[in-house]
Amino acid sequence: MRPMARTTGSHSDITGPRIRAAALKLFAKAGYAAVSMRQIAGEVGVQAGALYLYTPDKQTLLFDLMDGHMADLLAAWQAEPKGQGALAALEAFVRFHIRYHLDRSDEVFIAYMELRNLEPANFTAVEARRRAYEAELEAILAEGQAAGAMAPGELRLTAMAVIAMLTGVVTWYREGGRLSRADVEEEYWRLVRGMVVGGP
Amino acid sequence: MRPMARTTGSHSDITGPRIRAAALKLFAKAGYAAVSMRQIAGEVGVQAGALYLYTPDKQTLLFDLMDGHMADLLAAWQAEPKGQGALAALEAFVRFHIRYHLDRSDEVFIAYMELRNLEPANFTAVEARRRAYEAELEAILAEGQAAGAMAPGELRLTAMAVIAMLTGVVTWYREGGRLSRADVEEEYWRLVRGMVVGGP
DNA sequence: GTCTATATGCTGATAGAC
DNA sequence: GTCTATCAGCATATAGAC
Repeated sequence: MRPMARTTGSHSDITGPRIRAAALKLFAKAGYAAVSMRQIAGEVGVQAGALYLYTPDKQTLLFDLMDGHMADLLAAWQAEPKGQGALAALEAFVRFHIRYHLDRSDEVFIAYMELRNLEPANFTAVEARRRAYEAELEAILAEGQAAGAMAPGELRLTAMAVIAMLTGVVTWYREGGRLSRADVEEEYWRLVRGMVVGGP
Repeated sequence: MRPMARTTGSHSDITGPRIRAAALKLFAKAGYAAVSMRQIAGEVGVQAGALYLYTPDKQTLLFDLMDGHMADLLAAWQAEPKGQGALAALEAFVRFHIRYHLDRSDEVFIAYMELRNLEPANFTAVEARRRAYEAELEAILAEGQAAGAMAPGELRLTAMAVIAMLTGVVTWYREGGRLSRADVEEEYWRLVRGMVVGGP
């Protein structure tokens, strides 16, 4: 059996995650460039020097948060039940995207806002995951078009439009407000269906 | 008559705008917090100290760019011909928004990304202009609903969805690519019409 | 594993020469 | 109007005590 948790001393198994959580929170609120390693350390309750036991530098801390988020997003979508047919898959995508993004608004915010603060190699890696996610939606639209269930028009433009529209929910939705999450999912799905099923 | 422009010496009438242009470019590329006053001065070709003849501080430089952009946007929309009826006004809004945003991608980028770097009073001012712009679209949707020409559902949600979707064009559109600006306007208008005219 | 102390350098902003 | 020189402070990251 493992020994009881010590009340003081070693915390290597929890300090790492706490540092990432603090960095996430602060980066989301003030932006990567505006947050100092001292602030992150202060949030965790350690000294600045101690951070470097868990991350080689500030840039890697940012990259780990962003890349981890995108990897989790892709994995979660791939694990999501899709139903039958392209229209059902599109509905699943819309509801999944909203739900996932509302649950992780800090991660989403960073993943969209801090791209320019990634070093080139890190940017490339994160961007590849983003393109993969966008390609998932594009494939659904292509399938729907081929099956005659949708008329989405220009595929990439439509995919980008849908994702931008859905992601925007994090900028205005407030918990406990006029609309419930279920309302929001429903409304957005109605809008997206109108966009891609539509007419002449 | 005014004297001929001097080739050296006083430049007070052009240095101010050049500083704002340099700040705009650098803020858009690297972010407000990551750009130093020395970099801005270097871009203009003056020393850092000289900047303070044209702006009291860095924060005011950011605020002037953001507030000026929002004011210009509102004024340009109010000067735009709207056609007759809510559907024509909606089409005008879509085409105007895309055109204006593609023409000023740096300003747009800053106006959306640097809100959190504004001091509270400045934030309030910029935010008020943004709400006014969003209210313009919301009013069109309300009018269309009242006239029975649209079924936009939840008004504020739909307005936010449309604006997020349209603004997203600056993140993927590249001049000289597969689609012309006219193509993009046309496609987005088709998507928006499907969203708000739609069915059951 | 965390601390204190420190290196090296850059920051926004100002003072005063020219 | 722009320059050089400078202030006071904070940045990231490291070294070494405990």
